[in-house]
Amino acid sequence: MVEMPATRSVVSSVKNADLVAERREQILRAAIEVILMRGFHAATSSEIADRVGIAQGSLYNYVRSKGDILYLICDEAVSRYHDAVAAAIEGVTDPRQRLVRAIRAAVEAQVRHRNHILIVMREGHALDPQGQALIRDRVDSFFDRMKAMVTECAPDAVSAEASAALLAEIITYLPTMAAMRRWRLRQEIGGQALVDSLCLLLFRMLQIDPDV
Amino acid sequence: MVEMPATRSVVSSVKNADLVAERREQILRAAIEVILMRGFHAATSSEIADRVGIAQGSLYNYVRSKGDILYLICDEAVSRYHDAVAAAIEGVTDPRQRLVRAIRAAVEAQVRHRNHILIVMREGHALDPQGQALIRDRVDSFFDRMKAMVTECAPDAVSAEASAALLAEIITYLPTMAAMRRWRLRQEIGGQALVDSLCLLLFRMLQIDPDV
Amino acid sequence: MVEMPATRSVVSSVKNADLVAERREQILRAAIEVILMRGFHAATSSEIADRVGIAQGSLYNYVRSKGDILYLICDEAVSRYHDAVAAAIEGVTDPRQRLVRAIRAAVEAQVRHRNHILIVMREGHALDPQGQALIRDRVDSFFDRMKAMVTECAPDAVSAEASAALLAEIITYLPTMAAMRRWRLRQEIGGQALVDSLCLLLFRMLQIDPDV
Amino acid sequence: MVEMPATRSVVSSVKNADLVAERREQILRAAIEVILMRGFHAATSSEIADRVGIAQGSLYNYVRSKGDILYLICDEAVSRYHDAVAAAIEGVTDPRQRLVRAIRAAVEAQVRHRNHILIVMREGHALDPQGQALIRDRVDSFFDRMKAMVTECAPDAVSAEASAALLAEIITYLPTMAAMRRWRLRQEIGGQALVDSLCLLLFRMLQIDPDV
DNA sequence: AATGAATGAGAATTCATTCAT
DNA sequence: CATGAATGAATTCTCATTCAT
Repeated sequence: MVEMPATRSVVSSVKNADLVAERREQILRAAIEVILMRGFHAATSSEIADRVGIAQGSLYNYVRSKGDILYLICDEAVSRYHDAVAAAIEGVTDPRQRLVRAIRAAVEAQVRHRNHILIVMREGHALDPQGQALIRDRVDSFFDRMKAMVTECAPDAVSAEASAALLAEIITYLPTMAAMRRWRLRQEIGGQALVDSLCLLLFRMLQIDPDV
Repeated sequence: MVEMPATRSVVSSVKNADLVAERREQILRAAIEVILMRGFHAATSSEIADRVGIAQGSLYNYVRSKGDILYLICDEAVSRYHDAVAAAIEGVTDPRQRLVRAIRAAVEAQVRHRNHILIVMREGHALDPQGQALIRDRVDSFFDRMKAMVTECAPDAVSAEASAALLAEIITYLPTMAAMRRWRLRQEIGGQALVDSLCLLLFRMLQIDPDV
Repeated sequence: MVEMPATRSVVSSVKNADLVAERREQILRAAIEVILMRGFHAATSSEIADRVGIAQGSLYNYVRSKGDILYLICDEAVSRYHDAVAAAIEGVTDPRQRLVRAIRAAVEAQVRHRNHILIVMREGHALDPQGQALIRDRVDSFFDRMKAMVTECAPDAVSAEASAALLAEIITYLPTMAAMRRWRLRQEIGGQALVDSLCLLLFRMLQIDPDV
Repeated sequence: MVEMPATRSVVSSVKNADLVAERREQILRAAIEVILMRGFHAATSSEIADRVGIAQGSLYNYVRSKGDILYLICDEAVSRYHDAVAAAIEGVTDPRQRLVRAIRAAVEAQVRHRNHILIVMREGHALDPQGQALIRDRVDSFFDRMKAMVTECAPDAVSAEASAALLAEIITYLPTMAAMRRWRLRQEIGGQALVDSLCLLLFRMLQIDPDV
């Protein structure tokens, strides 16, 4: 049984759940754009509201504070990432296949959700301490599972110099390149090609042949 | 002939050059600490001045704006990084040896200058557009040289899936892990061991044997 | 013939008079509790509505503004006070007996309606100018009658140092202590005992023997 | 040895102590006027700053929050009241004389510092909990001393109906009339006359002859 | 009649920057 | 050069009130 790290619920004064879901969706999309451009602190609530097409004060019907918006973005990032990997290894029992699929899914998720990832990495420290702890715990739990998978099936790659912990760290860190170096990479290499290359290189590092 | 990217000079109202150098040194050290703790926007000029032990207004005798401080930090980061690598390959003519040494120096520099790197990566977007362009150009120039070295001596690793550009990107990106994951890594693996492991894995990825 | 000070009618959009009366009753009870806890400005319309068990917007079907609620509370306070005293002296013709009964009734009313009195005293200044004038006029009219009663039957107490006006003022002011010092007094002395003591002391001050 | 209740120190970012004292003096005067007119919540920091003749933001160089201003006013009220009474009984050993002087001083202080008293009574509940407790404690300590003086020298007035506690309560409460009914009283009776009358009536209530 | 989402006018507070001393 | 008080623009968040459903 896997212990699931906690999540914080963000309350809203609006009662209609569907409306809350829809508006939050809009708010998150708008906020992501603005935060990417300006950073969290410089992103003003009124610019976000303008983009959504609602009054500035109306934001606060859906969220209690600007910090809640950042938390929701980080939460969504972690959830999407986690879900993608969980789906990829669902039902796969062979350890090697599990690792291969997990890595591929992790890379794909990070490339696809570049925007979310970038915000988590750049602005995560702007979360309140509780939010930071919640997100960190979920990331840690993901990392632990990756480490277990590495230990189980890439024994050749693991050594004093390259512990399973470090390998797992690299597997989860390297693909963030897609987010952090987005402008540079876009010129060099497209989405799917980037995924393939990163996977290839990670497998090389792990001394795994993905096709066997 | 290598075209050197431009640098912006930060003016100060104080004339005495030695004093300016000394005070800026103090200001940068203080600012780095504060920015690491709080992020650039939340770092206040008065907290920085307090740490230096001067009056808040006195900062502005050495720097024109808070943004200048960030620029100076980023500039220092890039310079140190660049200088370390330049020194490492100085006089080495064998292509393979040049690459091996460049990589090792790059990794070492990123591990040693974690703090600077973290600030460049997290807060770089808070630079004014001109500052951003200047820093980006210097990073690009470094990257181009790394790419040239890869092309020259790791032909086996280069292919459609792993272009020299991507490999160079990875060489320069992976070690930023030391900065971005500092708290996690500190528990797992220490400074020199981290350098060794990262080099080892990069060489594996490049299919280079560093010792030959 | 006594000139009765005017009262302001508070309009409501709801037509059904019984419903208006019932809801206003509920709204006033709820508002009194909230205003006592937080003060008028900090009392929010939504907290009041919550307590009543209706929607925030529904308040405005029964009242035109938050200020109306305060006015209604002050109005109720003055009415209850006035009615209690009027009932007590109804049909009593002996001047001394009228004064004794009026004082006792006034003290009792202020002790019983502590909550209303506290709100009038603390928050009365938050009424709009017209509301303030209306309430003040009604209090003045009550005061004038008390002054007349004092003049008529406590001539010994009246002198240059203690005019009838001042005595009437004290008679109406001293019992507000029950409201303003409620937390302190509650520990020292209970409801009826407080009434008795205050009356006793007021009679002493007026040099009246209530039992003759 | 009398245990003195604690006081909270309000910090300011300005270092020059004389300037802080001068500006705070101005700020308190301005704030008292505005709060008397509008109540604490409706009194805006910019109206206060305007009256002082400084920028709104400059207020915050002398005070950390609007609440601090209210605290300083209440603190000043209590201090002045306390000091006036302490000075009046300083060196007086005869119990009756002490009580007589204490009462006269208390009445005078409340009449003189009407404005402060009004604010304490009306807006005291807007203090933060800690501030409220501090002020309350100081008032309580004053009250306790008054009660002790009553017990010691007005045994005739003390009985089941009129405990020393209640008498002390009245002695401290009745003169607040000068603040709460200021507009009414101003028409009827002037400053010194009001003091004399209130004292006279309090002595009557205590069945003390002040001149013996 | 009831609802409750939307509004938008404030209000407090923060802080980079200036400049007189 | 150093200081630090003054500034004022900017920003988040609140809440009474409205009005379409």
